[in-house]
Amino acid sequence: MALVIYNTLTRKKEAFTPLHPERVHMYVCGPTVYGHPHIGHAKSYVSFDAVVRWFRYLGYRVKYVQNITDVGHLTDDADEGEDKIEKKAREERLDPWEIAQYYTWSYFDDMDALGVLRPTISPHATGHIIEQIELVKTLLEKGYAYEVNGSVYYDVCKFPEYGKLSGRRLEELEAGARVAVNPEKKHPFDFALWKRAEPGHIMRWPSPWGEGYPGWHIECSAMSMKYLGETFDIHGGGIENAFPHHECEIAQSEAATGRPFVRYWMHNNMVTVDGTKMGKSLGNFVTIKDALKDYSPLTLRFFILSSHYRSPVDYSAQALEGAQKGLERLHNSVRHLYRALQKATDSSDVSSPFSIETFQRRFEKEMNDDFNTPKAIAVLFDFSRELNKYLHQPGPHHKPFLQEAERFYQVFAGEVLGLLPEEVTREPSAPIQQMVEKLIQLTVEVRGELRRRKLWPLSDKIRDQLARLGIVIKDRPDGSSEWEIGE
RNA sequence: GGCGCCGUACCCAAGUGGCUAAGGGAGAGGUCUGCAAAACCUCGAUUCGGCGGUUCGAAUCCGCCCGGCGCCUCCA
Repeated sequence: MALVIYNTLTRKKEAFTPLHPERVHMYVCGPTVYGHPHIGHAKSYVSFDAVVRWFRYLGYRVKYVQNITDVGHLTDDADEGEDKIEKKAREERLDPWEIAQYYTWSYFDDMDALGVLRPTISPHATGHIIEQIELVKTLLEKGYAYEVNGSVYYDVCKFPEYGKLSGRRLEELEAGARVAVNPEKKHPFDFALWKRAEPGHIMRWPSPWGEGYPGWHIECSAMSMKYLGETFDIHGGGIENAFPHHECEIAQSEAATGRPFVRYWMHNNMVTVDGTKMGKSLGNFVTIKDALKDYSPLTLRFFILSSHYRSPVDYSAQALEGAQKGLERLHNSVRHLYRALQKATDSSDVSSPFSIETFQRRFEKEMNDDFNTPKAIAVLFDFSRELNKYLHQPGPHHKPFLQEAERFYQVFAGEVLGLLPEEVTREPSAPIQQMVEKLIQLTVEVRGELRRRKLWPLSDKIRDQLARLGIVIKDRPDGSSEWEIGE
């Protein structure tokens, strides 16, 4: 079954065909770097990470561009208010450049922790002022924009398709308008392409219209088209950005080039916390760094991928704890497989107990259906149950089969969903690591001897003490013991 | 006021016209076990917010109602 993607533009699932054979050009709106990333960012970028990984699994070369917004994003509506980064800079008594850099690093740190692969290009808005100015000039030349007092606005009335992505019409928007009208604008929904810098504004650049700075929407058009072409395959982002941000991107880009901008629009849904939307004013704002104090990065990632990217998800202790247990179950199964693999013989007189290919096909089918990660995860669990049953039987186990099972986990749980910890995937360990493992093994063996002599209090003490160090001992029915580093 | 989404077992969450309504957590019973943990087996919604309608057939389509949420203003 071929890959189908839900396209916000057409509001239906469509078969995916790339513009250029075997290549995918994809852009996802990146963060505005004025604060630590929160779990909403986590959902968005983990979701699109799974998308990228799936494209690569399917054999596409993916050019994945994700911007860093470090200028132009204002705090208020109607192109009024302060630049978010300059505001934060004032609060923290740093200059805006330092703020942007600091939170850019914070963002990448958190994404690395969550196993989100880096985009192939991470352009900064401030690094593309020239491209943005050029785009504004084009829009002025073509009559889609007008200049007022050193600012340039997009003239939405000149673009009849404005609203096609979000299903809105200008007349309706006007009727429900709650924004104060900026007197410089011809129409309330005209938006700023370039803003005149007021005295005291730090981030400013010379332009044909005087010193100023770019509007928020223009950066995405300028950078996406620079790196991906005037028409490209996929544009992703949070659903709340469909209007006005993505609508404005379409208006700018298509007006400037006369060509379709994006072929498939993908929007992820929101994260709520205990049932309500996250908001700084509500005091329920959970940063990724906060979440990682309570849960492992993989738990967070598993939690996110356990619901569909287009569904909203509620962050709650109960849900996260459930996710943690579920992920442990999956990891345990992988560990059991590794243990069995070490003991397995090459004897070919035993046959494969079940078809791994069946599970592979199911997994592919689910991911090909608009990246249905919850169902794909369910396939992993079904697979684990079958495998556990087989491993639970006394040996000998079929080594080629176990190797195939290992590959299944590595590819689908590991490479595609990014849910396997290093501990079960890593290459032969470093010398110091090997020594630690031998020390633990020695301790476990001593405890085994104590148990044979029925010295329970002392053997339990060793188990408890190791547990405090994060080393979990599990005794097996035959009297042997295994150990592992806890989650 | 306009646009849109959701309501599936105790919790999370797939399924969107027709095989037994996935999967995970929690729970119950069992196997194993010095205890613990893990693993394995078994059980768990005759039912999908409510009421009507369309249909041979609906959780899935339509209408109304109840409840929750998002966007329309910055937000992943």
